[in-house]
Amino acid sequence: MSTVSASGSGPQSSLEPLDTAIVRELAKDGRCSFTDLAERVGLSVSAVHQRVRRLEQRGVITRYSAHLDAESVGLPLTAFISLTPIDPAAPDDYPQRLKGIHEIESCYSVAGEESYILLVRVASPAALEDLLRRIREAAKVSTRTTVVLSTPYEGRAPAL
Amino acid sequence: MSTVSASGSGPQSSLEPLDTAIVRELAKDGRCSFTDLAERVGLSVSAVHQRVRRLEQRGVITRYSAHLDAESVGLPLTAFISLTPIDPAAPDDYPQRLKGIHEIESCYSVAGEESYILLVRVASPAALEDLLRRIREAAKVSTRTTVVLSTPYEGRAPAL
DNA sequence: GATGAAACACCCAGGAG
DNA sequence: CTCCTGGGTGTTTCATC
Repeated sequence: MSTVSASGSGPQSSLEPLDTAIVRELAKDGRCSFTDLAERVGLSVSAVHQRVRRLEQRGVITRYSAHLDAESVGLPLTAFISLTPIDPAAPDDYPQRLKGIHEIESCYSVAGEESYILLVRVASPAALEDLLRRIREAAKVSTRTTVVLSTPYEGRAPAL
Repeated sequence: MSTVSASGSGPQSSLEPLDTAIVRELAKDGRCSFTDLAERVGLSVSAVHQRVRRLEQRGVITRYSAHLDAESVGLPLTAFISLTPIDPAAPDDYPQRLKGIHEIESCYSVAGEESYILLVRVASPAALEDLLRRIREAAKVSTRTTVVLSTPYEGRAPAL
């Protein structure tokens, strides 16, 4: 069966069913033990362990993290900031220029009127104002800010 | 000093320095052992263990997850979908109506022209088309879609 | 918050299908 | 090549101080 696949060249768009199951469980519960994981996917502990390490090495699993309640950690204000370059001839190294600004949680290059969308978290409106100033200064962009009023859900695990 | 705080009523906006350190480490490495964690924050293993459990119970840590490479798991197309209600008199239960659509990773209620911003992941343009149809049908909204071309970074840990 | 001890999980071998 | 078996090592978790 299946002499195909498994030659490690380039990102394949599909995963083995067993790997899919593993990845789905770890996306839902990133801290579950290998013992639990083995039971859930119906494999031995070491087989699961082996597969998880392979998934990490292949870059399928990029990292693990705790999800924090933004309010509890003192960052109650979330916003999307859309970026439009001021000088259209400038080199497109905005992510690099903004990388050091730690309030930026995510940076997406997008198709549309604007070039980038940033997801940011700050402590207060004043902190947002200061952040916008630093972003404009660092990247020479104009910004459009959309304040998040509430977050019904966020970072849900994909279906797979 | 600080005889303040610690009475468990409502979300306090600030955390003890030790809890902040714990939470910062777990945000960066959600799967690190309690032993490692204890060393990094300069506490005994059981003290750390106790604090982590408290942080989980208080809802400061909401969950743990593995971050997946979207392409590797067969969801190479990411997009933002902005929602505008068609009937302004309809009850605002959009998150509820959309909750069952698993392609929606995050749902934000926002201030601005549109009411909600969704972050979605799908396998293909055809899947996106189908998803948009299902969103419009389920929530009675008009949609505006911004396709993500690339993701320089995503889900970075906050500075704290 | 620290210590110590028992239960448990991890993870390296090596071997079987 | 992938999966399972074993066992030493390290981790979790609970009682106690």
